[in-house]
Amino acid sequence: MQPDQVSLTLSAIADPTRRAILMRLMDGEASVKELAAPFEMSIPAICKHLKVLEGAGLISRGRKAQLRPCRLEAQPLREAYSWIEEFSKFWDTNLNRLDGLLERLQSADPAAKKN
Amino acid sequence: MQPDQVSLTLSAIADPTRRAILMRLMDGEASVKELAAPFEMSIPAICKHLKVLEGAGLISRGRKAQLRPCRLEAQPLREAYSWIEEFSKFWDTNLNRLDGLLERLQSADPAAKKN
DNA sequence: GCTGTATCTAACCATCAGGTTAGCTAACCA
DNA sequence: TGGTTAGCTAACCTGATGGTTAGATACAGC
Repeated sequence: MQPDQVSLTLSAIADPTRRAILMRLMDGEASVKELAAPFEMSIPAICKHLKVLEGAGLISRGRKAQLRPCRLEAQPLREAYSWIEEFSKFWDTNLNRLDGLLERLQSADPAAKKN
Repeated sequence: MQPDQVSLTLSAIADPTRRAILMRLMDGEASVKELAAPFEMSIPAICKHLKVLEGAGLISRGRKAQLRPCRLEAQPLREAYSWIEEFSKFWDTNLNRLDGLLERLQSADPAAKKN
């Protein structure tokens, strides 16, 4: 089975090279060569990363002479973002710990009160 | 080189099985057997997923008789969340397109005005 | 101590991911 | 027309990932 969009997006941005590329594209579109410059990596390797990003819909490609500039398409990130957002109530506080404790105390039989 | 925390978190949640497990753990802690129940997958396979989640710090394990219950630890998600947040200015609007256009028009030499 | 239940580890297998080099194509320029 | 530059594909290699089955371990209860 082919992966859903959220999985596609998340595994695309799970790679630090690809995250760096996306960050770079926030400053505006760039050619493959420009994107490859900061990395000690062959151009074909970068091409593969770009293909993954394009497959996830995170970039789109143009065509300008012999350049094929990349442009950021942040839209798919939105869905991934809101998936993570579900958990935001769990990280600021340790309410989950507290809830769990309360739950255990409530469901505990009297013998458990020793602890 | 070992991957950074953000990469670790993102690749952990890039898998739909592991995302489902985390969702389940929002309702409270659960045993391995309970977590495995919804999936058509062997217990060892689930154990491996749990190990990945634990490695990313997304769950912690307890010990209660022969059970080893899992508990959600959402904290690492926070960092991943704020990484994505950087891009939020790009997805609601198409300002980035507009910016790119303006930029190109401004830096264009007079000959380019034909287009 | 024996039995059943929950969990983990080991070994194995297939597929995927991320990199390489070599070689091709397409566009610009002289 | 030929050279240079940008980018891509193909073939290959290695290590990680995601699954399996079989067997080990730990604990509860009789």
